[in-house]
Amino acid sequence: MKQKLETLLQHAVESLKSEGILDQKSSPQINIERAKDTRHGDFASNLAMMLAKQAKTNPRQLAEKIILLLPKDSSISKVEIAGPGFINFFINADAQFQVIKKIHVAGKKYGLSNVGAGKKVQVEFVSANPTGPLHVGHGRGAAYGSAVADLLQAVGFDVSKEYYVNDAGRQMDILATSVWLRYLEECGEVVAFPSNGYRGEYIRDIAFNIHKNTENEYRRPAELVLEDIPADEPQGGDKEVHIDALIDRTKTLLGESLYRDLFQAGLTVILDDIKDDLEAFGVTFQEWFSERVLMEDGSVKEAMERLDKAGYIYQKEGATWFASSRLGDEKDRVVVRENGQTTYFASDIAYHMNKLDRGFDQVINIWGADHHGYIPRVRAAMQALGADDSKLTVLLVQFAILYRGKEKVPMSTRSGEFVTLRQLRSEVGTDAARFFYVMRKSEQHMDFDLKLATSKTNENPVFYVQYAHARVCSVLRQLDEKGWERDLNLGMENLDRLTEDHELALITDLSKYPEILEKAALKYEPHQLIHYLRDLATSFHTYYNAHQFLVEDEALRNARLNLICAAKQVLANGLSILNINTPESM
RNA sequence: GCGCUUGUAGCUCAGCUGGAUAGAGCAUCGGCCUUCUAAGCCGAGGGUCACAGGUUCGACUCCUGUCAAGCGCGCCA
Repeated sequence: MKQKLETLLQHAVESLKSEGILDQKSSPQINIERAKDTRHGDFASNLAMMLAKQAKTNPRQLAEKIILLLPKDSSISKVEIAGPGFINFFINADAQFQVIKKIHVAGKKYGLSNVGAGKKVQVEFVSANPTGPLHVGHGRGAAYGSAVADLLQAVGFDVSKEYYVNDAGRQMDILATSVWLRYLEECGEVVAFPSNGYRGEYIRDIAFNIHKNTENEYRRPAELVLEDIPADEPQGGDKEVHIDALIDRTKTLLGESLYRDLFQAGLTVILDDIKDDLEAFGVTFQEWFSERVLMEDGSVKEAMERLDKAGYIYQKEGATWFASSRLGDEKDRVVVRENGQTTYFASDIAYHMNKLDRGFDQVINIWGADHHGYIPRVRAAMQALGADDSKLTVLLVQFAILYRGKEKVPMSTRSGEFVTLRQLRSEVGTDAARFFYVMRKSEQHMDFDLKLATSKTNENPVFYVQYAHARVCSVLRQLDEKGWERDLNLGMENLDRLTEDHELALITDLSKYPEILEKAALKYEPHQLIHYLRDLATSFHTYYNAHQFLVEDEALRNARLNLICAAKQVLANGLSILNINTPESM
């Protein structure tokens, strides 16, 4: 409909040109929008106001002219000038009713489109370090990322979802060391646990299980472990130095092979847990991409060589630097440390190179907002490698600040003090959690009050939308109990019986769905879909309260049934993109 | 200090590429169940859109500045 109006206005503009009112060269942007107020018709355009200056006339006069030049179209019942010069279009009811048939025919596919034209898009999200269970902060990224990916898929992009697994580096060494120290405790060795180690209960569980399966294979005497280790922070030392020494000691005492087994065992348990958790949350990935593989297959080295060839690498103070400041970053960055180890950033350069080499037209990274300072250096690296960095889009998700009532909840993976995504799911339910996370714009700081979210589950808006769906199902059950059959064709033939304001409003809402979906996808704003679904549910609930559907009049009854079934279909389509259940009864 | 993000009703948030009288949920108050699920509906109150300028037919929206909040500015990941 919108497109049709655009074409009509385009014709009018051409006529204006040939009449010499407008310059031949001008090609105005034609804006059509939904009228907010029904008194303003269904669609409105501000074209006359935009062109008034060019045409050297006032907007209302120009609007009159435009309307005269507008080709006739049977689906438009009235065109009006209003306010400062808006052109308001009134769509006739028959044209509006078509959407009900359209929804019936398209079913699950109603609303899908092909604006993405099959372009290959990769969405990388969550990518939490596999050093512990996901917490509620990761939940927001997971819900947002999968919603964005699924929206893009719905409008015709070829989407691949990916999780980047940081299974290399110091954090993982700290994890392996933490597990080993707990393991030693299982064996009965007395070793003070480092303040910088991972203290979560899950570390003990992992250690317990490994111990059970290995007898005392990994056991080493405590004296050997602690010999000449610099003091930890509580004892007046440096916690970083302390933990690094412990890592080295772990590697030495266990030897490479055992250390690697231990490391791998810890990693596997945690990663499997994360996979389970996400799957239960309705989030799946096509690819789990390993950082370690990138390091071991030479990709990181190759990336560094390419940067070097491009002339962006230099040595300083024993380290290797990437001259990112020449490409917009605020300073240069180390890629190989003095001790010979590559940095996380070096892996990331290789990773982004790899992404583009895989042939994606667009690469979307969903990061926590605390990583925003990281964006310029990644872009710099892509440019230095001769890649087109406009293919990279970074979407930032603000961290959710947790409250319990009025008190802030401390969040730290290291201390083990955090609310896990799993806890949240079991407390508020997966549907509510997803809905809640995506309800807000991603850049918006989010106050997540656990007390509120957990104690008032009935007030959660997700139920409101689901309830609308369940109500339609209930009506259909009632129909059955009354011994009536639904007559689809009779209903379609009598759509003109739908004359109530509530019915027309609901129909208008239904016809908006494809536009909303497209906009939400292209702007990466799933919250727009949520808001739409709430509005649609409101239209339905209002209608439900105002009118009876199961009336004696067969023609009217079936027309109404067709309408509410269309509503049910759209609710289901929208919720399924967000991976939220559509219950038949509540 | 520099950079990114944010500032809209008592609270939590929407507000589409600038458009008509700034919206919703929660909370408060008042109504609606002998008819399809009251997890619902109807109504009321509640606003200097942080502040000050600017751009124009028109600004919550764009620009500049100020104030406030969160985050970032490692040879950590």
